Amino acid sequence: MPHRTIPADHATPGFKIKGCYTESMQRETRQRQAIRKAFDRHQGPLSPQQVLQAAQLQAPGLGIATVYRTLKMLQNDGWLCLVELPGQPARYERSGKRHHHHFHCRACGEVFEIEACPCTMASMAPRDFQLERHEIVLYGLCKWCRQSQNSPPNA
Amino acid sequence: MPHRTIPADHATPGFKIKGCYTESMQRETRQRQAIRKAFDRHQGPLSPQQVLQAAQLQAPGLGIATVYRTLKMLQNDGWLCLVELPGQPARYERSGKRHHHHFHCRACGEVFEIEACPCTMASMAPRDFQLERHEIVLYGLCKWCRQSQNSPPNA
DNA sequence: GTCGTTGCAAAGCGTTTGCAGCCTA
DNA sequence: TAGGCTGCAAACGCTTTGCAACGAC
Repeated sequence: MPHRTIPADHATPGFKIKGCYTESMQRETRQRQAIRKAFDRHQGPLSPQQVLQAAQLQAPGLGIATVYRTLKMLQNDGWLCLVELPGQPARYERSGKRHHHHFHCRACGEVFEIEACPCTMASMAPRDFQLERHEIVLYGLCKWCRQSQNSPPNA
Repeated sequence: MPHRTIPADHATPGFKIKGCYTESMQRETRQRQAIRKAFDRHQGPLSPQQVLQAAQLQAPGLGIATVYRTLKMLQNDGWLCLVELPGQPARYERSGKRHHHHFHCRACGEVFEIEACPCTMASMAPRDFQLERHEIVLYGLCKWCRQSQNSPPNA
């Protein structure tokens, strides 16, 4: 593995300089700018396909392979977190958020963050099992789809 | 769609006669017997691959396509329930169980059922969102892997 | 004997990888 | 200009589907 000189200000993962690069990304490209901007503009987690669509507006010709590669790099660098929901493709969200869960709207498919958490999970684990973490996913209708079953919030 | 005459005793999904067939399955084969038996012998949810391995012991030559087809049929007939965990392949478990959640052991990969549930989810949903159901997944070590990090419970 | 069921192989689909050419630094 | 980055296409792993042969009834 080649040694890489990383500018001092870039040595800490999770930072951002001039909207620029992270630990393992050495060049700034319009594709990467577009992908990062997609997350800056969106609150909840995004799937690779959603990222592709959003980023293609700013970087026409962007390929899905680049999206997957960039998402994985941003995750390794700690800029993104992997969000996996049952039966769904992997999504990613900005890291650094505090402990939270997700609400999945069955109408528009959008995933929302939920701050609340009944952190009393410890008693749920079977006897002698060692509980390390937990995931909670709520399902139903978001308030926009509840009003009109057709129009998603901001898609 | 062709009309099918279903014996009176078979008209209700979820039943079982002589270890036999369900609504949309019209013939009893050793492959299907083997697949059903795999679930009778196992408590928690099983993945298609796990079902294949277990059922092949009783039905050598069994193909994965048959497993997928049969699982889907048993699900449609209400004999099995789909269990989806984040980032995991779909699993199936016997239906008719009461509300429960799952514990996923990170060492052996086994999934266990959990009866407990802090059914206070309603307050977690954001304002104006309509909550319909929830999923909770616990992660950690099962008691067998906790004792010896190597040997899974009964694999 | 009929036709529901099976196993094989091919097709789908989302994700990853190899590679030649492009473009940032 | 060097070599990191990109898009394309092929490869991949899991799941589904088409089809001829098999076998339950």
